[in-house]
Amino acid sequence: MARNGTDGATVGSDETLFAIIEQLRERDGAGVTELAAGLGLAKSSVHKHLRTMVEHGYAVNRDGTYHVGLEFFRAGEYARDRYDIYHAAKDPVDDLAAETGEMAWLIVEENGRAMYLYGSRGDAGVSVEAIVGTWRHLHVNSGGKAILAHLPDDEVERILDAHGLPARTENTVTDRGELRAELDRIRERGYAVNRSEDLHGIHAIGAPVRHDGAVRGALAVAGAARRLARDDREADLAERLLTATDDVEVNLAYQ
Amino acid sequence: MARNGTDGATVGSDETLFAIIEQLRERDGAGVTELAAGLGLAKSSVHKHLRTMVEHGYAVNRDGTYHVGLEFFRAGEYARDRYDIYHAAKDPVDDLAAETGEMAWLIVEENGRAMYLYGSRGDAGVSVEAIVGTWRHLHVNSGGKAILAHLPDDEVERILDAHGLPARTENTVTDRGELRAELDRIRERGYAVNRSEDLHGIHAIGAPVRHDGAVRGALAVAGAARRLARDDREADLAERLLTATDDVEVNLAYQ
DNA sequence: ACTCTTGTTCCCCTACAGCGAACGTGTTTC
DNA sequence: GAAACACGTTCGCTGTAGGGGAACAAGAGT
Repeated sequence: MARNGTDGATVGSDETLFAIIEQLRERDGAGVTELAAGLGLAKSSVHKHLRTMVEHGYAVNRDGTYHVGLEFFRAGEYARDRYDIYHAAKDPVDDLAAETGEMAWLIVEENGRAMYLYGSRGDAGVSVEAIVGTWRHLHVNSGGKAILAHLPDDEVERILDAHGLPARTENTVTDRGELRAELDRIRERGYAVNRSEDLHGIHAIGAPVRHDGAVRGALAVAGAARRLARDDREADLAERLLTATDDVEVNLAYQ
Repeated sequence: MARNGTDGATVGSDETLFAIIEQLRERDGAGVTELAAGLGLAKSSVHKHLRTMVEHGYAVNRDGTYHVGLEFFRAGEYARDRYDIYHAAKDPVDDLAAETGEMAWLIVEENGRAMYLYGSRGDAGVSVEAIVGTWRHLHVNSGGKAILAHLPDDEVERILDAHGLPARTENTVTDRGELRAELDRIRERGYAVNRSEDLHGIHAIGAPVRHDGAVRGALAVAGAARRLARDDREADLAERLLTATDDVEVNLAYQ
């Protein structure tokens, strides 16, 4: 039915569903014909999926175009709230952003990828909203590297096997040996550094949040390379960052 | 395959998928066996769905138990951000909560139901997070009634046909004629009132946000019945509420 | 060492997901 | 203003893959 060849054992209809969602997002809403053409499916098949989704709130038909529905928002809020580190880190991240005047982030790992769970920015601005809720490879940002550095070795290997080390900029670490060496340095130093490895002109430092001997996520401070590159600035930010992660760990300990 | 009898034309596998998500949420994470038993499906079927979901980030396997995945958070953030009223109303809602010291809400309608898109609370507190991202019937809260009052008559009828007028408390309006009369009053008065119709001891007032001649959502102020019941308080809150909706409408007009 | 319970894999079978065509409705075009 | 078009929706048919059951592996508890 679906075009999956040797996936192991997955449900093709589910994959079609996910593909429709993806298309709805990419096209910012679309009609049945457009979706069917884009996915190489029959109009009737797409229609049946959409009807099912609408019935459950996962899609809406607004003025003749289908859109991603707010049931996803409901499920998404639940998925985020499930992380107690989110509740423990919210205030510390806000404080960190206010103190430093830079952007501050909470990052967690799931299925070997990094997700920005929460963000705050000293001088307001909407740019935070564009990042929260997006995936990254763990190796391209400071928070992700901080997490990797404190994950069991075999899990790190599994993650690298599954997702590889694709480059985002010319500074991205793309070599396993190099990455492993850097993870050692991160463990010694206590925090990770990102020098334009994800986005040009953006530097960041990130530190892990640990609880019960396992990494639960990471906090990061990010800002313009020009400002963060100075050594004394890095030391100051690192100091404040580690204080913030301490706060989160305390919050986690006391629920 | 799925047990849907006379649904019209929906995809059974999709419904199974949604049912699994629902179960994962209700049980706060679960194993294959538990899910299969709860849904009356074979373990192998549930497993196949879960594998597909994990592959796409819609589920995670943490320590042997499956959970709702953060891909839902990604899609949910997108679904929320799609509403420009969200961006237009965020600050006004915060201001409204700060000014009044009560809880302030942004509510939108989708598929005939009300969704709390954003909330703010004067004196902090996490209670807001439990409400944001949840559905309500339109007739049980002030924001929903304000929306209903400004929807075309035929659409109101369709919504009532589809969702009915179930009671949440003994104060809920459950009669169509009564509701229609109240919608008239709301249009005259400019705002809607909720007197413990959704939750005992909680009163609220809500006003519509309109743009291009159509309702785009509603703001509401809610608080303890004891405080809000006084007539002078209602007048004061209504004044501030309507100022806030004006602000949102201005923000919408200027993008 | 034994049992019990779990997640996972394998394979068969038939229900249904996907298709194509037909239908209805609204919009554009000349 | 009617004809051509494009769209969403509905309707049966058909072959494939979704679901079931059993077997397997891997821990956990006794």
